[in-house]
Amino acid sequence: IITWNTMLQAFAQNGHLDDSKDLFDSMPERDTTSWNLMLQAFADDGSLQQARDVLQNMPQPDVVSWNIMLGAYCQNGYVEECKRAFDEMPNPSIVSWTTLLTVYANEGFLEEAMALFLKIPDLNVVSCTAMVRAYALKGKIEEAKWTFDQIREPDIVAKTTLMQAYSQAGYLSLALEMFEDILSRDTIAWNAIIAALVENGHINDAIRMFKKMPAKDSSSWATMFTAYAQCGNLDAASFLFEIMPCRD
RNA sequence: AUUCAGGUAG
Repeated sequence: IITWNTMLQAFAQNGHLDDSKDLFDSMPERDTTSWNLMLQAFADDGSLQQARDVLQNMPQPDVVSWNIMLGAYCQNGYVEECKRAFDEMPNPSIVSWTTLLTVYANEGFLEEAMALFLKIPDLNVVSCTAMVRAYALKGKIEEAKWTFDQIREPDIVAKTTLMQAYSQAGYLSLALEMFEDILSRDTIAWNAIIAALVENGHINDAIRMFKKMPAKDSSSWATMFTAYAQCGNLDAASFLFEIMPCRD
């Protein structure tokens, strides 16, 4: 059954919804994980009604099933539906709480996010980071920092989130300070600091960082393209294009 | 290492 589920996951991840359905129907047996994978496939496809049907009809929905449904509402910006499902589910986990917090943050419901945050039973680095972002999106830098400081061991995601918050609020030096504080920087952290430099008008520093970063992905290149485009340096942009290794 | 939540760019 694990083998079947692994295959189902592979189809689902590649976005082959029809193949996923066929495989699911032809499986000799299905456990809750199989159903959850199918649920996730519908969710990723944006077929929320189908996802709802699966959740309501599957034999043994568990907390993961509900979390997938919450995640689907979250990704589509359905705040009310997300809250309703959250209230309806039997035993919300920390993932459920964080998902609801995230949809509040993304849709600009800061008051609701704050109230929810206070009720979360077992705060962890993920839920706190989601709250940091909720504040950051509203420009509440001090509150974001205060929430960040509640994290016992801030990881790279938490640090990058705060770094981005500083940058967007115009505190470039604080953003750079955060970047220095990140020991093993991943590509997202590099991309974030480059975008921060660009946003704050330090194109040349951005270029230096871009050259220094070990592994560039499509976001790195895209950030530099728009940087050049925004300052009207189309020659540099086309030069970038030429030296860019053909990738995604 | 069979499924679910937080960070950059798009």
